[in-house]
Amino acid sequence: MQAIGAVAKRTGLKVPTIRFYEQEGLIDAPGRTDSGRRLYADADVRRLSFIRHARTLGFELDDIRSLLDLTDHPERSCADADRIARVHLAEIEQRLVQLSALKTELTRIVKSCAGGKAAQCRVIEALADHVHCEADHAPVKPVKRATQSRRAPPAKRRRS
Amino acid sequence: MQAIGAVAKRTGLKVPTIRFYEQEGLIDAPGRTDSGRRLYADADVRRLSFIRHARTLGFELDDIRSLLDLTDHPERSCADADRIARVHLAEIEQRLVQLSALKTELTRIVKSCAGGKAAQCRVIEALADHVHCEADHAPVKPVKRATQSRRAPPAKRRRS
DNA sequence: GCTACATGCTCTAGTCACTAGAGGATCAAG
DNA sequence: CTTGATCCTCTAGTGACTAGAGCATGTAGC
Repeated sequence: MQAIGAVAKRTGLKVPTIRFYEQEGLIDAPGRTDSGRRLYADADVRRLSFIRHARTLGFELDDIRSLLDLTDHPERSCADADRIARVHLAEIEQRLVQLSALKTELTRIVKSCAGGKAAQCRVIEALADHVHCEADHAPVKPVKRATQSRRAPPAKRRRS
Repeated sequence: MQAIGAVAKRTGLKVPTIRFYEQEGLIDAPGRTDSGRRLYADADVRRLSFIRHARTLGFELDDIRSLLDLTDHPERSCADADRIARVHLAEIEQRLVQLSALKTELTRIVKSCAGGKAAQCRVIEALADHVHCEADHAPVKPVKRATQSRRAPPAKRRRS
């Protein structure tokens, strides 16, 4: 039995995230100490690791819910799990194609900048005229973020 | 001068999105008819198209704000625009690498499913044991969604 | 002029998967 | 006994919209 902080360290999740998953019903409410602190068993840790790994792979919580449902009922067919994974893979592949197209256009745009004033800026011009690109970059699906991106803190709004 | 619906059609944006951009200060509040309907000039349409294109390329609204600021001040150096585009390009490239890794692992996982019961399901097993993958897929940055993904409507929550 | 129906308006709340912070209680070590 | 880490609950914020309520206005055909 371990406290939430220890579980966070073992799973790589953050403490509030674990509480959030409990609130979302992805894990059962764990037992508590007399003073009300959560106590987790190894099975809970495994379940949380499962969730974490699936999130790292970009699965949505709803998908993970279904996947967890299957692990709870091992006698069921795994067709659902397979379907979920295949759909997700297809989405990733589509997204890769779109991102490649984006990269191509953005590379072209960036290369064209020779410095100077904004009035002659090719970057801005290219952004303004969609005409220049051959409609090769379609609007793109939102992508489920994965766990723990510990990069730039949210930039404060700057106004002109 | 055109109504918001016509502008939506010309730019490919949705009507509420245009109002949202106005609220966010990305475009000036347009003139109104006597009855209070918005009326847009061609310059507004160009500005909205600029925003749309930049969003399609995955720029965040804050970046777009800076870019628009430059178009409003053509005498300034375009270094900012160049920097923003380069940073964004780097992010896209990083994301591509990560997505490729994800695709690799997910492909491996999906291929291993031979049907049958969940108890033996390789998909679920692979999801449970991060050990199987060589930590080749790092957690991934959230990705700015692009405009107008007209795919699956928000699935209603299903609980087991 | 009348009737539909489309289009417009404002305002509020919901989405997703967390994250941040307030304000307080409890725990372990020295 | 004090200090500092950890824990608790609760609320609100993030980004970029989207959905819906409830109402006003515009337009086309009769």
